[in-house]
Amino acid sequence: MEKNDRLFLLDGNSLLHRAFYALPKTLQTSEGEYTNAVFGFTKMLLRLIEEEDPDALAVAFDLAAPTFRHKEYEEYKAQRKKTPDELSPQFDLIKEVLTAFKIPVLQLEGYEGDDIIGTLAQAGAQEGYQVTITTGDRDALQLVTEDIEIMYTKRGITNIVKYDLDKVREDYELEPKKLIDMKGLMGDKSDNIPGVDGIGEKTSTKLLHQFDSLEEVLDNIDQVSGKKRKERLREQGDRARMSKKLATIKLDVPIDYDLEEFTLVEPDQDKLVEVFSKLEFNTLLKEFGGYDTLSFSEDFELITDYSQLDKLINNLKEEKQIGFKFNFAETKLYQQKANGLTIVYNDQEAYYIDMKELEAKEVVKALKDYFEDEEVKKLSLDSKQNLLYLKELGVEVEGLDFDPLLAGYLLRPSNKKQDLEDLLTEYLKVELSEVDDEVEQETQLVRSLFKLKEKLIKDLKDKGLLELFVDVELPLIPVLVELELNGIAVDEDELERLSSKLQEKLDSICTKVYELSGEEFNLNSPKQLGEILFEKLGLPVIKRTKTGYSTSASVLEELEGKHEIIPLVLEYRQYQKLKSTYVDPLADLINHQTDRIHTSFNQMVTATGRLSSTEPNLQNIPIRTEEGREIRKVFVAEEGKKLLAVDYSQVELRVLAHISQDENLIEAYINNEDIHTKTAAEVFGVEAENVTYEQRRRAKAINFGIAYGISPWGLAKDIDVSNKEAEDYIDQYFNRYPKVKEYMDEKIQDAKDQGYVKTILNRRRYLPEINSSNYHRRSFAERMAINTPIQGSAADIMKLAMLAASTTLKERGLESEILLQVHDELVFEVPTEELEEVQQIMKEKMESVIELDVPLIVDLNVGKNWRDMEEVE
DNA sequence: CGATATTGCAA
DNA sequence: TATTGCAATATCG
Repeated sequence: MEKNDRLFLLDGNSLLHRAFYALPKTLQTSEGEYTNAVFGFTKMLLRLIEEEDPDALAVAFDLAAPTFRHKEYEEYKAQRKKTPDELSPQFDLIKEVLTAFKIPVLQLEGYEGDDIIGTLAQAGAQEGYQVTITTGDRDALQLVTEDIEIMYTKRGITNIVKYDLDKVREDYELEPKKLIDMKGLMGDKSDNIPGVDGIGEKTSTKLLHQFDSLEEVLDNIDQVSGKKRKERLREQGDRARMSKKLATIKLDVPIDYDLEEFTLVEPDQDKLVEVFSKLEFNTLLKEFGGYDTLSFSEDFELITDYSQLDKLINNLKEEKQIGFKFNFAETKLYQQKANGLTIVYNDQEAYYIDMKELEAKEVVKALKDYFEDEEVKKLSLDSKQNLLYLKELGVEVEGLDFDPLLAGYLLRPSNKKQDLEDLLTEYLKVELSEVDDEVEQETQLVRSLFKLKEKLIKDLKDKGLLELFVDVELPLIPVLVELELNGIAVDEDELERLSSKLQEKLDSICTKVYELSGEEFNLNSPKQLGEILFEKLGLPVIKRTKTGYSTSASVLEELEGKHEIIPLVLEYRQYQKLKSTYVDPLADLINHQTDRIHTSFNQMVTATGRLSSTEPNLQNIPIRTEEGREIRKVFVAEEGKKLLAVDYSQVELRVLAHISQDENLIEAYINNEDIHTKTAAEVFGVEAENVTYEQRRRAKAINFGIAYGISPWGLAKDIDVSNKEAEDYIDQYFNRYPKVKEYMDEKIQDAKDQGYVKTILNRRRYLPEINSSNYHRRSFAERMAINTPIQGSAADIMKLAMLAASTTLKERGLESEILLQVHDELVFEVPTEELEEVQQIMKEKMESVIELDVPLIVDLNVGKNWRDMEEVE
């Protein structure tokens, strides 16, 4: 050891607790094992090593066994809550991490970590180390000397304060040693150390200025001021002595360690990788070189002329499996451009076709037959984008066989983003080498597809997801490509008319609002509006948000009648929403190559298996209010065609009837009853023919709520009744539909037992928070467990419908096209002469994509635009 | 400029 | 303190 080497001693228990409370419990492995404390501790340890550069380091832990303090005083730490269940197992985990770092773990039966640290700190200081103790426990401050300092984690794990001798003197106005006497006098609530009644921080500090120690105080009680205080010190002197003893950190623990062994050394690489993989600390794994680099050949053949291309195509003839990927320069539809095309065959043989040199049209034409050959299995990355490009150039890919991102989505649908890097690290424990050359990078990506296919297909198979992947999700990609390229025609003039009409209304409302409020302000700012309403106009505050007053529609509605400004604000909000979210952005998204709007359907976003739609989102175009509904007028069918909307009637409730097997619900659907009226009759105990409008409305809300994992509170808010009434309705509902209740309990149990719930097509959703000790998180997971099989199965059914619809239109050689999917509805554009046939065929096909124990029914609506639709049949 | 909060639209 | 999404706007660091 060199002189002044730095020795760090960490209080494992204290720091792990700190990390546990500082980091969200969402940090878990995919199995649901909690890792937040371990992660936080590890990060802190690494930062400590990085920033403080210790020469030696060790971590001390408490053991579960009682210490001498418990023997001394039964009540010691008796009020302490038991370590949370989510934390306990993390003690063993952090010890594994430390072992991998080759950092000594110190623990000794009968002693606390503090005592071990105290003993070793003193020993270290004597041997000439500069000692730093890291802990979240202020007790350690008594150990501070010239050579021993404390790093105290004030809050969380990042806020650290260093206490050296000066700092302690400054903060406590006492020598560190005297902090023990202080504890003896004032006690310590957190450790259940009693001290002397009526003496707190102020008095004990004062006394210890007057006397050198607790003992001196007790020996000279006469000189203490205050009658009551003297009395208590006399009565409770022994208690004080005991308290001091409890608070004293031991400096003579019989622990046998050679400080030389604490010297920081290189970690055990293999063990570190092993433990980080187990804990799924992917960022740390990367940092510690835990991943092998995927070593592919750097070789590839660059194709820059047509003779080389011909040669490649000739070689490909024999190949039944290829990986391909375009290198895109522009992905706007009907203007797509690619810089190149990578093709890999025979597992690793790579070609890059330079499409800056070669004409894209020519390249694609030359490869058309190959891409359209169903016998040739294609692997691609971001297949939808690649297929969009090819289809734009007239090539309809057949034989699409694998996309790692899509497979990854089915394996972990709740992941925030689906990307290749995660898949490589998570499933293959490798990463791609960093390559400067763009082209080489592309070839590496495509090469990796083969490795991923092998592993991911196996995982899909193990989890019963392969059929969903092969029969539904993968074939859906070309269907989504159709929808996106089709787009929907837009009446641009109508859009402009709407925009100026809305602007006029906004201007006039705005003027009136300013008049009423006596000043101009930004009506779009909830903050400014809140100040006007609740401060200037003095309206009652209904609800607050994190940052101020809530001005949401529900709040404003309650204020209606209190001030004439309110209805104006509500009206302003409505028009502002329509204009800024729908009308104006839609105009910008018209593709002038096609004069249509082409949304993008994302297949890998939702946790339940639904699609989502962006740029623009065509799945949330207004319909409920007349003003909002106007927007739908701009979505039109071309000349000579009609829009046909086919929607599944109450598909989610039918799914619920099927999976819950509730006889009452099934029977209602089999008998084609009005389900909301039926529910009203059941819940309110009246005959179906006597159900009032209001009762039916409420029953409808109950039926919706059920599918979401209803709470009395939520229902009460929705239909404006008391919590008690809402609770009664729900009870009565479960009474009449008992299997629905059973279904809910079962799904929650499934999630607890298996960690996930499933849909009709076996789609999974993992719900690790189902076991959370946090009520909110747990309840949320429970509602997901209830809702996901319902919403997800409905999504499954719709995906089957899309496949069936697409296939049927092709088989029949019809010109009709699918334009949109809105969760339970498909919108088609149909030449008038095909209308009859398409209506009839879609009804038949969509109602029979799957056989449930209740009938599936679709309703058909036809119109010239998406607003003025009329029901047919 | 990016992240976050609030608000509100759909199924 | 009801499920799943996307997006506009304001505001803050």
